[in-house]
Amino acid sequence: MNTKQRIMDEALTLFAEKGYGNVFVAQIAEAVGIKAPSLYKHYKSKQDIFNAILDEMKQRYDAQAEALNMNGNDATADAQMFAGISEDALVQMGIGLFSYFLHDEYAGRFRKMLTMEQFRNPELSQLYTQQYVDGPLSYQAMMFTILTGEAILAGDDVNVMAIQFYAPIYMLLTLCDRHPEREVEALRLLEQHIRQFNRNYQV
Amino acid sequence: MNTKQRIMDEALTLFAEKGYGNVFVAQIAEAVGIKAPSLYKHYKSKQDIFNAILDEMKQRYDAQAEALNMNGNDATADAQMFAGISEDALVQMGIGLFSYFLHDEYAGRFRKMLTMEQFRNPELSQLYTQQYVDGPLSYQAMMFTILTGEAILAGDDVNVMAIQFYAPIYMLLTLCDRHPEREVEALRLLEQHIRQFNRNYQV
DNA sequence: GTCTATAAGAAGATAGAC
DNA sequence: GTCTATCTTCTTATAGAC
Repeated sequence: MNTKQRIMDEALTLFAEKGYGNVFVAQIAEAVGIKAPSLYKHYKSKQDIFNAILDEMKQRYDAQAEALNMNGNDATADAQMFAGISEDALVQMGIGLFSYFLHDEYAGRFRKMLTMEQFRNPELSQLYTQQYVDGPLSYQAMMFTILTGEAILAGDDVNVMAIQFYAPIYMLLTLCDRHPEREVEALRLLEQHIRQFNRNYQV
Repeated sequence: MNTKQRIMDEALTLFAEKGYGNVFVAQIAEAVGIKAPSLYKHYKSKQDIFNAILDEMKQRYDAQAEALNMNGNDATADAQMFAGISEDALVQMGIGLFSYFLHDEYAGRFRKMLTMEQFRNPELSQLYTQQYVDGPLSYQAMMFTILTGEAILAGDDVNVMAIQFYAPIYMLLTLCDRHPEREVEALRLLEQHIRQFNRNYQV
């Protein structure tokens, strides 16, 4: 495997565990199996490694956003996807979102890193908010626009529906980032939440 | 003012801005108006300052938890407090919780610091979860136990009600920690959420 | 309790051989 | 591309005068 890629990968793992400032280039090098000075043949500084991780994550996010129409540009394009959705399908979609966020190897490490670094500069704040708040909310709002439009659910304000649907997912996700052992409990509560949500907005 | 106290205060401000590892004792000293070595007459190490902040915050939390019966021990003690609650009062309580969390000087700085340090060790994870997830959830569950018991609201599962009520507050709070300029928007959405929540659980 | 001077060590980064 | 050796700077902490 490409050494440049492996450096990024091991660095992300370490940054996610300890935070950027508490990781030393020697540790990254050791994880890769080389000595610290060798890193500088691939990246010009420690910050450069961090930036590379950021760039890759932005690329992945954009690719995913495009695939899911999370930009809201082409909101009704996949109306069919939600058109005939049942309570069970809604549960599956919420749990799927949660599980993807929680278990995707790269995404999970990146989220923890960003959680720790989010206050360091405005770009990181923006990125966090886009990926874990505004992005999901606008996607959910789009979904509820379709579901209420098709009279599958009944609600006046799709933005309120979106936050009521998504905020518990978000909170349980960040809970499990701290306490992976509470995943079962979180999943149970999440399912109950979504079933209740569905009842709350029944037509 | 007590120098020992001022060191703790300035250190918390800096830790909340940059994270523990990115703050140097010389910066803390400068903020206090003394030289770095003088700090060591008050605290034996940088970590010792951090621990003192933690201890103070735990004390404050315990005092507040006792005042609000957030332990769930004496759940029905202040039933009267919620007994005749109206929609507007529920809005006030949600917004009050949000605003208190957001604007309390000490609490706000402490939350940001804990957000950055939460993965560093299990004690900090526990503390974060207790203060911002389990504590508020158990308090809200107690409240909804009373409100459903008195038939002011209708719901089968107080834990689901608690997470549906509180998770949006939590998410908007962490959003405003990153983007204080979005407070107005957050407050508007929060109010709409609570009014909708009230309708969802109307008797 | 605060200062100056300084020890002791850690950490990022470079030089140059292989 | 990787290594050893090393530079430079930063950072925590101590010593000891005032």
